Amino acid sequence: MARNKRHLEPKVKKEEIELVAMALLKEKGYDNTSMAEIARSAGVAANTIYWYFENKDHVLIAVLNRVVSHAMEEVITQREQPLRTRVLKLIAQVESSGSLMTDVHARVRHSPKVQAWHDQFHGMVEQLAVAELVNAGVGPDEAQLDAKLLIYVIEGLLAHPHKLQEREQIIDQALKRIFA
Amino acid sequence: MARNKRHLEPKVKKEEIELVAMALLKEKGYDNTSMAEIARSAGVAANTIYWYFENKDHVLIAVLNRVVSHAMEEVITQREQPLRTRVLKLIAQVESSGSLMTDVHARVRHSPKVQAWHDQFHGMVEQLAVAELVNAGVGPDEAQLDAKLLIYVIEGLLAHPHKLQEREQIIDQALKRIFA
DNA sequence: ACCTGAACACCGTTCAAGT
DNA sequence: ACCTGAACACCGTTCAAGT
Repeated sequence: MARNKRHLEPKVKKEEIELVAMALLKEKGYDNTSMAEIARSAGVAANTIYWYFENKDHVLIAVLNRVVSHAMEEVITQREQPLRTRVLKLIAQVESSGSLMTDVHARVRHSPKVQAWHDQFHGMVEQLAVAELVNAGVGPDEAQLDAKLLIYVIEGLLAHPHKLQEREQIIDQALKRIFA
Repeated sequence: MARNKRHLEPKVKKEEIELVAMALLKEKGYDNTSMAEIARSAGVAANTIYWYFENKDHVLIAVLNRVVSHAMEEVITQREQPLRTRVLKLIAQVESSGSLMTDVHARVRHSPKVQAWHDQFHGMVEQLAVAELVNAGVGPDEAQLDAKLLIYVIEGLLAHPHKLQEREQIIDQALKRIFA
């Protein structure tokens, strides 16, 4: 056999795989989503994915890029909101991508590519955070350190389940301490 | 065949498995250490581990308990040191256990037992941190929140590589902001 | 009670072959 | 260029059987 199921959409196939992978990875996480499952959901043979992606981690990275660029769009939308509101919105946003961020941290040790993606992503987020803090009145040299504090607190909130109210309290406390 | 390799030490076997597993998990992480490898290093058949442990996550938990109780002993030793010194020592200590803490976060979603272990551990650490902060002069209601901030910052430092100096700067900044 | 060999289901990945 | 069936090596876990 070896029959192309769809000679119709030649380049949409990759996108389709990414979209399906994104949904599955968000919902069930990296480890609980098999390549076979992604393939089945995309309507291709399991090994077909390997024509488009080097391996499973590269699928992850493609999904991460989608998630991040979508999150960035949302962030831009919120431009005139106060910092507190934006941070909380961002957390809610990232949280909707399930355990993806935890998965990234777990895969960093297995895959240099994921490692590279993570480092670059972290750099970008830090830059944004520094700009935010400077803009809000923190001294430029302190802003660097405070940005890390804020990011780690956000990561902590993402990694551990919290009630909405608790989450707000923690963010408020962090901002209070930074801006005291 | 099915011959006991060692009828000599009947109860030390479990401890031996735990020690071997601890070394391997610290060095190579959860995912990169197979049950077969642990068994081989312990000098038993692969499935023998399942007589002592329900599954791989239970091996993890046994190892975590060893690591934590050892860390606690160290912490007690440092009783009269200033908070800053103790926090830095603690980080260095936990860091020497490799990616174990990241592994815990990754396994939390797969195993309810690991989840339970994590929650209980987090509760204990929070209690300790609150006591530390109150003792250092933070108001009791604020201490609860500040403890979380501090823990998340420490977790962030553990999850991401940092130069020693950078690490100290970040901890100093965190303590500075909390005690301002 | 303690331990084993053999097997099972599953997984990520590869390869030679098809169109 | 794009896709597949079949196979490979590996993994955690189970089971019936041995002492």
